[in-house]
Amino acid sequence: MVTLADVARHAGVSASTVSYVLSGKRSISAPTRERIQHSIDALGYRPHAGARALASSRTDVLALMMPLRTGLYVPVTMEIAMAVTTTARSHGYDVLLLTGEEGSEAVRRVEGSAVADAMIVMDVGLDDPRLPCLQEAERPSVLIGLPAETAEAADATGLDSVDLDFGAAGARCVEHLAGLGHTRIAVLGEPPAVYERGTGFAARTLTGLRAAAGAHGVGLLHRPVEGTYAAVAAAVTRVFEERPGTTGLVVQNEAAVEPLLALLRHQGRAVPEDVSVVAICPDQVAVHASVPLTSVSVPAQEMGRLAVERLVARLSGGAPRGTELIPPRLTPRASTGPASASVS
Amino acid sequence: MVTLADVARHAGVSASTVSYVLSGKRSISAPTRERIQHSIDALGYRPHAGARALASSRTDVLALMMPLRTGLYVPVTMEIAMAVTTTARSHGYDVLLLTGEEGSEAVRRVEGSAVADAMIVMDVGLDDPRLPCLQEAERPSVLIGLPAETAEAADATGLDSVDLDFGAAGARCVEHLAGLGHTRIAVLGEPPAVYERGTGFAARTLTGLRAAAGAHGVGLLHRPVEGTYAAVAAAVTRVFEERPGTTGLVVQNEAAVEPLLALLRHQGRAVPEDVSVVAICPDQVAVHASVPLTSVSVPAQEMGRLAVERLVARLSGGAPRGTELIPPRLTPRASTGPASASVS
DNA sequence: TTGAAAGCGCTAACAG
DNA sequence: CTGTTAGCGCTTTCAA
Repeated sequence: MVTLADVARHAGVSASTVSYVLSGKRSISAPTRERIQHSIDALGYRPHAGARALASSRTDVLALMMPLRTGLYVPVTMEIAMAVTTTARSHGYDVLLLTGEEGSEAVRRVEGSAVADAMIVMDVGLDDPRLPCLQEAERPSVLIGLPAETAEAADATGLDSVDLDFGAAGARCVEHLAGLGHTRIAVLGEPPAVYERGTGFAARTLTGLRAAAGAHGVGLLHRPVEGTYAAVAAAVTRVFEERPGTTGLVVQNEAAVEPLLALLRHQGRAVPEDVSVVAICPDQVAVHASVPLTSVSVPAQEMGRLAVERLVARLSGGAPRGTELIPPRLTPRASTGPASASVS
Repeated sequence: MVTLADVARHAGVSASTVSYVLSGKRSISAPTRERIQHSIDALGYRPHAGARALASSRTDVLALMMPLRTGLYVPVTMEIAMAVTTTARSHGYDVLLLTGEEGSEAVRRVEGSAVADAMIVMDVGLDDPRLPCLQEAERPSVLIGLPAETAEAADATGLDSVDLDFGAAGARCVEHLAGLGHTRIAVLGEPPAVYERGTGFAARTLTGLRAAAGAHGVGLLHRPVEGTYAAVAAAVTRVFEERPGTTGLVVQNEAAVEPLLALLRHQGRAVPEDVSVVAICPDQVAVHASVPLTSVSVPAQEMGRLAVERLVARLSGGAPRGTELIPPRLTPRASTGPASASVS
C-alpha cells in the first residue's frame, strides 16, 4: 500500500507538505506542488480513509436513514437516495445507507462510533423516537419531511428539515380544478396506514385541500386507499354513488394511478371529458400514465439535493437552519379540462 | 468522547485487555470481563470506527454499487438494497452506497482508500469496465447478475456472482403454457435499451424461452417494449395481427404489466379464458396486479441476502467461490388456464 | 490471564 | 514557504 510517507520520500519533501498539498490548507510553491502531484500520480497514492478520519475527526461520509415501512412509494424513496448520493459525491462525501429498522440505535451508533459526519433522515413520524436523539446529537442532521404538522412547529423542534410544501400542493390542485369550474371533488389518498402513523405529509396535504375547498366553495370527499385495483375500484365506485355530481379527482397515491385510470376507462368515464384527474406524484409517473396527468410533482431529486447541500453548508461552518418548504409546481397535462364539458 | 483508555482506567485494567474483551480474541477471566463490561456500559463507550480501521485494516463496511440506468425496474433494485443492508447489519457490517455513475473509478477508490472491506456490484454489463478492476482488486466482490452469457463463462471470469437462473425461468414459463396446451406464445420483453447494453439477464431469459419453445414445439414471438401504455398497446396489437392464434403471453417487464392487463380488458380479451399471461416479476407485482398473475418470481431479497453472505464468508476465510444461480419458482395464479378454453 | 509498547497513516500545531 | 513532531484511538505482537 502506498502511504503519504512514500509520496513524501519520492518527492523529496516532508510528510506534512504532502498533506498540505492534498488539503490545500496552506500555500505551497508551484514547483514543489507539481513535484508532489507528480509523485502522487506516479505511485497511485490514495489517502487512507480510516487514518484520515482518526487524525482529523472527519469521515467525509453522510449517513442516510431510509424508511422501510408499509405504504411507502418506492421509486420516490429511491430517487431521493440517488440524488443524495450523487450530490454528496459531488461535494466529496460518501453515503452510508442505514435502514429505518435500527431506529434511534442507529443514530447513537453514527454519533458514538464516528461513522459519519452528519445524517439525513427520511420518513420521520411526528412522534419519531429518533427525534430526541437527533436533537441531542453533536453532529448535524437534516430531515426529509417535517417533524410536525406545520412549518412553525417544525422549526420549533430545532431540527433542520426539507420537504415539499404539501399543504400548498393540495391547495394548488383544488384551485386548478375549481378554476376549471369543478364544484365536487374527491380525493384518493394514501393507504390508511400512512395517515395513522402520523407521517405529516399526507395530513398536511389534506389540510391544504380542505382549506382551498372551503375558500373556493367546492365540496370535497376524502378516501384513503390501498394501491390495488380492487381497493381503488371499490373506493371510486362508492364515491360516484354517494356524490353523483363529482367531476374532479385528486390522487395522492402513486400506486393507485394506473388502477384508477383503468377503472375509469372500464366504467366508460372519459378523462378529462367526464372526469378531470390531478395527481400529486413524481413527474415520471404523471408523464408515463396511460393518460398523461396534470400533476403537482413530488420533487424527489430536489429534496435529496437540498438536504445534502444544507448538511454540507453546516459542516463547513455556514449554518442555514430551520425548515425549508419547496413550493409546489403544477403542470397541466391531458387529464384535466373544463367542468362544463361533463355537463354536455 | 469516551475512549478505550477511559474504559481501561475506569475498570483498572490495561487498554489491551479492554480491546480483547471487545474482540474476544483471547480469553479473559470472568470477573475482569464483567468489570470491563460494566465500565463500558457505565461510560457509554463506543469504539471509534476510524481508529479501528486504521489499526486493524478492517472497516466493517461493504460497498454497494447501484446502477442508475435506463430501463431498470426500481422496486427490485430497492428491495435488493434493503436486503443487503439488513443482512449486512446482522453480520455487523454497514453499507456504503455508490452510484453506478462513478464506474470503475469507484472501485479504485474503495480499494485504494480502504473505504470498505468488500463490494457488491449490481447490474453488471457483459463488457462492463468495472470487471477488470474487480478482478485485479485485493478485496473480494460479488456481482448481482452474471458477467457473461452463461454460468460457465461467468465462472471463467474468476468473479463471484449471484443471480436468478433466468434461462431456467424462461423455460419454466414456456413449459407451463405448453403444459396447458398453448402452442403460440408471445414474449413482451424489457425495453430495447436493456438488450442493447448487454445486461445478461434479458438475453439469458430469451435463450431459455427459445430452447423450451423448440423442445415443446411451440411458436415464439419476442417483442421488446417500453413500459408505457402506448408502447404496450402497439406491440400487443401487432402481435395479434401477425399471429392470430396467439393464446399465451410471457411478460418480462414489470412496468408493462398493468398497461398490458388494461389493454387486454379494453380489447375484450379475457384473462385467462382468451389469453393466458405469465410474468417474470417480483411476487408483489404479480399478486397486486388487477388480475393476479401466474409468475416466476424475481427473488430480490434472496439475491441481496446471498450476496452479503458470500462476501461475509469470504471475509472470514471460508471461501465459497463462483457462480450461484437461484432456481426459478413458478407460482400459478389466476392469469393462466388451458388453451382449449380459448378455442371454444 | 494480563500488561507494556510499538505502530497503523494522517493531520495540525509549533518552529523555523 | 517548508520541516519536525506529537498525537488521533485502537490492535497486536512480545513479555511477564
